[in-house]
Amino acid sequence: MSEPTGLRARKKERTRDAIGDAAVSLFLERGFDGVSVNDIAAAAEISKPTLFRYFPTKEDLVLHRFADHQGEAARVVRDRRSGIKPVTALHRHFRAGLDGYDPVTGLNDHPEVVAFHRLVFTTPSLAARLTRYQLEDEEALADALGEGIQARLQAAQVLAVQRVLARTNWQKIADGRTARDVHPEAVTDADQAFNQLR
Amino acid sequence: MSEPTGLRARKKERTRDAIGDAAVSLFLERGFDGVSVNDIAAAAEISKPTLFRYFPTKEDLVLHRFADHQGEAARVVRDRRSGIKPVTALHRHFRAGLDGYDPVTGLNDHPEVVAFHRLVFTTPSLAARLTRYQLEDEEALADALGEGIQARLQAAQVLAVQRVLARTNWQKIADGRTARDVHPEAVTDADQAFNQLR
DNA sequence: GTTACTCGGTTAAAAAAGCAACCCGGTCAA
DNA sequence: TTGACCGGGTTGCTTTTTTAACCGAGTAAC
Repeated sequence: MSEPTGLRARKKERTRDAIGDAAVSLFLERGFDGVSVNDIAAAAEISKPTLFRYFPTKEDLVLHRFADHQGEAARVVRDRRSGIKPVTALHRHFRAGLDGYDPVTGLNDHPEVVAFHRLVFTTPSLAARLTRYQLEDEEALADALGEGIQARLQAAQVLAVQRVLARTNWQKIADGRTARDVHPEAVTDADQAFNQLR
Repeated sequence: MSEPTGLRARKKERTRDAIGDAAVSLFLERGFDGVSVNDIAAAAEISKPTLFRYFPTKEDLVLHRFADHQGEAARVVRDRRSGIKPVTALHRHFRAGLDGYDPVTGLNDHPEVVAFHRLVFTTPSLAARLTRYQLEDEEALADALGEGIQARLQAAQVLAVQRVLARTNWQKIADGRTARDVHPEAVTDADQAFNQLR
C-alpha cells in the first residue's frame, strides 16, 4: 500500500516532524515572539540552516499544518465521482471533516488544538501569512473548477464560506463549549451556507 | 564539566550506540551467524556503508564492548599513585571491578550479560577476534610496565590471570549461581592469583 | 558445470546536514 | 551617534549519509 520509502525519505520526514512539533510546542508554551528560531533548532537538535531548509520562514513553522491541507479543495473537486457537482463534493467533504472533528473545520476541543488556533489568529504575522496560503488554495480550486471569472468567483466564495464556518466553530469552542455539543449547529450552519452557494 | 559536544558529535555517538545495540540484541536473539549485516543496518535504520564506517567488521559489532575497555590495564598502571607496585594496582583495580559486578570480571548475572558472554565464547570467529584485542591490550600493558622481556612476560601473565579469573566467574554463573553468591570465592581466587604473580 | 543466490565488504557520486561566518534591520546603552 | 547585541535568514565549505553498483567467496539448483 504505502510507497517503498527509502531511508532518505523516511529520515527527512521524521526530521520535518521533529522540527514542526518542537516549534509548535514551544510556541504554545511561550508565544510566537517568545521563541527564537535558535531555540527551535536546539530543541529539534538540528542546525539553523537545516531548519530553514525545511521551512522557508519562521511563520511556516506554525502554518505547515495548514500547508499540509494545501490544495485539498482542488483535489476534492478533481477527484469527485462523475455526476456530482463540485459544490456538492466540497459540501460533503466539509461535512465529513465535521463528523471526524477535523481540526481544519474548527470543530475540535483538544486543548492543544484550540490553543494552536488562538496562537494563529491572535498573532498578526501568522494571520497575514495564513491568508496568503488561502489565496494559493483559492487559485488551485479555481483552476479545478474551470476557467474564467465564473470559476474564480465560485472558488473565492467556497473558501470564504469554509473560513467563516471554521472560525465560527472555533469561537464557540474557545468560549468553553465542547465539540460534540457544537456539532449539530455546525452541521446546520454548513448545510445552510453550502446550499446558498448553489 | 562535560566537553562542549556539538550536534555532530552527539549524533555520531547516538548512531554508534544505535548500531551496536541493534546488533547485540539481534545476535542474542538469533545467534551471530543468524543475523546478516543487512539486518542490522535495517534495524538501526542506517545504510550498509554507514554501518561499516562505524565498525570495520561484523565481529566488531559485538566486540566494541570489550574494545571500550581497551588499554585499561595499561592506564591503571600508568595512573597508579607513586609507591604502589604495578601488580598491586592491577590487583586492586580488578578487586574493585568484582565489588562493582563489572561485566568484564565475569561476575555479573544479568541475563543479557551472561547471554552475551556465551555468545562471544561459543562463536569461534568472535573468540578469535577477541584474542586479537587482548594481544593489543597486552602490548600496551607491556609498554606501561617498562621495556625488555621482563615487562612483556609480566604483561602476558597478568592478562592471562585476568582472563582465567573472568572465565571462571562466568562459568559459575552460567551454571546457575548468582553473582552475589559467587563473589566471595571470586575475591579469594583473585587474591591468590595476583599474590602468586608477585 | 553453469547459473544464480546470499553474504561480508567496498566504491563513487550525490544528497543532506553541520558549522561558522556573514547580512540586515531593530534596540538599547554609553 | 556610535557601538554592541539579538533576531530572522543566507552563504560556502566540510563532513556525514544514502544510493546503487560492484567484488569475491561460498553454496545450492539444475
